[in-house]
Amino acid sequence: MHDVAALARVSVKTVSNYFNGYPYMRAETRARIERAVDELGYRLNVTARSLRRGSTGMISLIVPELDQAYFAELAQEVIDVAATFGLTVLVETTSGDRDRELEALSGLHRQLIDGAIFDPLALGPSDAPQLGGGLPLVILGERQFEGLADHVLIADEEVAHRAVSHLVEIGRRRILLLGAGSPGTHTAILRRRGSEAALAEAGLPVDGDLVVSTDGWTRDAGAAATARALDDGRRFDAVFGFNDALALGAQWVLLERGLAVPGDVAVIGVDDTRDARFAHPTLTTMSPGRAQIARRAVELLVSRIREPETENGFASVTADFELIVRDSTVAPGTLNSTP
Amino acid sequence: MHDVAALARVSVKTVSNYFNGYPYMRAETRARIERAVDELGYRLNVTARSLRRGSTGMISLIVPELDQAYFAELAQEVIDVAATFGLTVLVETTSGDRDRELEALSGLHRQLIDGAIFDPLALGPSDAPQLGGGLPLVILGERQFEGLADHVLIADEEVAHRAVSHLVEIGRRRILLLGAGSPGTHTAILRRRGSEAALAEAGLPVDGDLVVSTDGWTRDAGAAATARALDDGRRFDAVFGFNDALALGAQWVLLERGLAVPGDVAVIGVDDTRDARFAHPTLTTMSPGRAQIARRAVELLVSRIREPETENGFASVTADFELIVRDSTVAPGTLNSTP
DNA sequence: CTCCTTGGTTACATCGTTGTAGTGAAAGTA
DNA sequence: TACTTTCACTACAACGATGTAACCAAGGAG
Repeated sequence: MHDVAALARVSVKTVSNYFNGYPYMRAETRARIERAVDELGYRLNVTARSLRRGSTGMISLIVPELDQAYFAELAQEVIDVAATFGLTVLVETTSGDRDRELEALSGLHRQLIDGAIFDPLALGPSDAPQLGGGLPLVILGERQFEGLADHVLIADEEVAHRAVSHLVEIGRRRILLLGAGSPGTHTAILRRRGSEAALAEAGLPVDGDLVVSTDGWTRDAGAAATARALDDGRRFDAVFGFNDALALGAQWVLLERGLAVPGDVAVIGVDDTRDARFAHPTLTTMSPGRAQIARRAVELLVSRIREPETENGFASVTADFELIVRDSTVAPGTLNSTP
Repeated sequence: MHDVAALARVSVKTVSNYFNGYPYMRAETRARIERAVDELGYRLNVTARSLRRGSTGMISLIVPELDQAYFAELAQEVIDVAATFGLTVLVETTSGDRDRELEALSGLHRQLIDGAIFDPLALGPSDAPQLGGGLPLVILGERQFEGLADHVLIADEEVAHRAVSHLVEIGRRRILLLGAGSPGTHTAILRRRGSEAALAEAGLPVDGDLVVSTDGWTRDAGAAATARALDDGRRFDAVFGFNDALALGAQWVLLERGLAVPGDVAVIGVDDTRDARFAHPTLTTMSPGRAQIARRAVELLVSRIREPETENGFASVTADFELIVRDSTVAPGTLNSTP
């Protein structure tokens, strides 16, 4: 920067001003600096700027795992949106592990970032005190840390309600709630509550045998739990997978056992991942509006970073969702199967 | 750091030495510093260290897209391995776009990183001059920049050869090479060459009708191209998808059209993504040894960063691969279908 | 008994920016 | 005319670490 200043015959500070869009500058000065920058191929040193400013222009996105399609797709969206704000995204994965979630919030990378977008799996409201101490934070998924961070919410109860209602509308009575039992995850509790509300409204009983827990929310887990349910002789005419991975795992097992989807059993998921569109049959799912979630999360985080203490003015926005009907609940050319 | 030094009654430099494992220090001094650090809850400022040292401790992983399972899984591995070296990974996606690949190498993030692991899609040998000018670089996939960067290679020809040989061994004669035609990608050319070599060795003709190009290497593209091939009335008894996504797309279309897999058509892919294990039927695939690739890539990059100019001593390592036979080529309980 | 080495520590300058305070000049106000 | 305001720019000191050179002790070589 000194060299540029020398070549343009101005002070270093003026060059700095040039890069920071300082308005009061003669056009001629600006032009001289521009020429000098070009000639020397100079680039502003981000590290020095970070040191001086005390902020890095980086944010973390903290998610359980990238090899789950939902998170990979979310990460992509967040990276793109952040770029429009001049922010760089550091993707952290935790495997849903408590220690790794805490580490991501307060560990080594803590001082590398200006804020974080966090999709907690293991951490809950009781961990509030350990929440990154003053780190600007946007929580994804559920209102867990009321009054401590901004939230971008998925309307879990409503999403589940809509999914189950759809199954009821096409005439299903015995719905396997896949993922409902996994204790410790708040999302599971809310989606279960929404599901049961929908059943109740339809005048259907909640059968405890059909509330199934899984070991994680992966295809493997969905497949295994569904296989177990079938082996136990539980009978059902629909599966509500609490995410697409679970639903796809279930569908795989159903087909494997010679059951027809949706003929014998209808299947619905949540997330609208790319995989859902390419399953066989294609998977009906609840789309959570991923692009919207990413955009709102980054926007909230940016304004929190800019104004750290808008005293307790923590915001919550809820993303829109949408039912996307595909072949796993209503086969093409099939009459609506409502009696 | 000044505060720590004051509390421990030593100089700042001694505290710095403590953090950098400087060996000549009295145990008693070390203990005093340790106590002071604990008491003040002090953490070394990474930004200042980066400024002073001229290196950031971050590396880029530059891949086409995260929502392709192969890259998501690779990213996860690279992040984990890098962490064992104390390195932070910045994941960049390019959509296989030329400009974005160049931007990732020499753009804004250039000075944020000490090196990059790069899986090029659009860039080829002719772009060598624009290659990040002195940025330590490890290229993934193919030997494209001989003498300019280290490489971790996938034995594309051998992998393809083995895949096609497997299909031939189970008695297939007319094999659709899915992804072969996409011009511009070197991987495609090598895999095609390996495939054709295997056919030639088996005394089988190469039918141009069965060399099919796709619009990208996604499920969508695989499905579309396969559908087109069927519509054109081309006949084949096996599909070699140049990656798992293509193969799964193909398999989906085949089942959709009422063909049996592997009864009528066997399907094989490359990558051994998680999806391959959960396809219906499960997908036979060539495993490229992802963990090994990640480890070697990070190791090469680290040594390149430590010794920037081991004059032209650029290394190439080739990862091991393995054929993983699943139900899409040999149905369980089926006799080996070789005549 | 001096001269050199090795161990343990320190003072200081420096990495490349940007905030603060301040300097002239030109323009607007009383 | 004198006085404030706005404009365009500058000098200097930080931000928090680390490399360099140098220092003082203690022990070994000559």
